[in-house]
Amino acid sequence: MAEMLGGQRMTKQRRLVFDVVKELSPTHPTASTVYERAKYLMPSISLATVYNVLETLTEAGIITQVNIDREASRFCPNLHPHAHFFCDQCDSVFDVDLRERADAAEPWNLPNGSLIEQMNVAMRGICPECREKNDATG
Amino acid sequence: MAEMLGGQRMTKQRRLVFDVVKELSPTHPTASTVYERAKYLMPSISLATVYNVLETLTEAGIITQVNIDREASRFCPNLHPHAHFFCDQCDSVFDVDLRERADAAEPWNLPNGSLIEQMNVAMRGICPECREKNDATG
DNA sequence: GTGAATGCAAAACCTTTGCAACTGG
DNA sequence: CCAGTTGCAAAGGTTTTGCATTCAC
Repeated sequence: MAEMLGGQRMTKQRRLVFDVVKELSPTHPTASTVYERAKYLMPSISLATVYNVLETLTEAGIITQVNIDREASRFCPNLHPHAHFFCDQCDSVFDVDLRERADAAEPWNLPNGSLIEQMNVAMRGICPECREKNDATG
Repeated sequence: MAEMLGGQRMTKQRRLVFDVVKELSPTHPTASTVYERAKYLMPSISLATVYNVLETLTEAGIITQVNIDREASRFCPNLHPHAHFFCDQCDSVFDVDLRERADAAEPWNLPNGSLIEQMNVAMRGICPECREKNDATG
């Protein structure tokens, strides 16, 4: 990971925050969730440092910051092009992969000459697990 | 518009905020931009009311709340399915329409059985105008 | 050793809330 | 009339910032 930081210092805190994001990646943790877990492992770490490190890692392209509506940002170490699906019922977040050879911009009628540098796709709805649960109960 | 509010009261403030959002729609105004303009037209209006009304209108489906990263929400009266393009250079926001008969979810490999209720697509990059400017100067 | 990174607390920012006063139907 | 809406001010949650201290290189 050191080399991925592009010359910046490798501190205990940076390694720790990165490890925690990886460990918690299935839940797409927020900064404060990362902080809780990091603090358990390193009681002296501060919330500001967690924010700083998350920003550093995001800028280095090692993790991705995921925003949905105005909720707290979540962080994920999945670097493949992917979208996020938020289940309104169980509040969990899933990665949604781009299909093979698909172009995320294809359905959109972009003005000629625009240069897309980043694309952010988030969906809200009900996940398969919750729908099954609903069918069983309802 | 009264009927679109579904039985709720039509107040001066609601009409005003809606008119301002429509007036400023090319710029995709934030709540505080709407507030500034609304306050100019009705000095007694409060920021909380602007927020309340924007929420009411959003819930009524008359306007859409647009979120990009952690920036302040923007509001737009365009009800067609569309995405947003944010130019990193001139900071403006453009609507991007869905192509005829296109499906925004098509490029994405959604797990079987998910039910999408809402989809949010935002792009960042350089708009055609800025690219032209850059080519001329650079 | 020295500049970069940390920890702390305070501030910034956008947004929501509680409540008394007002008003639209 | 009176429930729904407003205006105000205060609080909320997330994120950023300033600065003295510590640490990686």
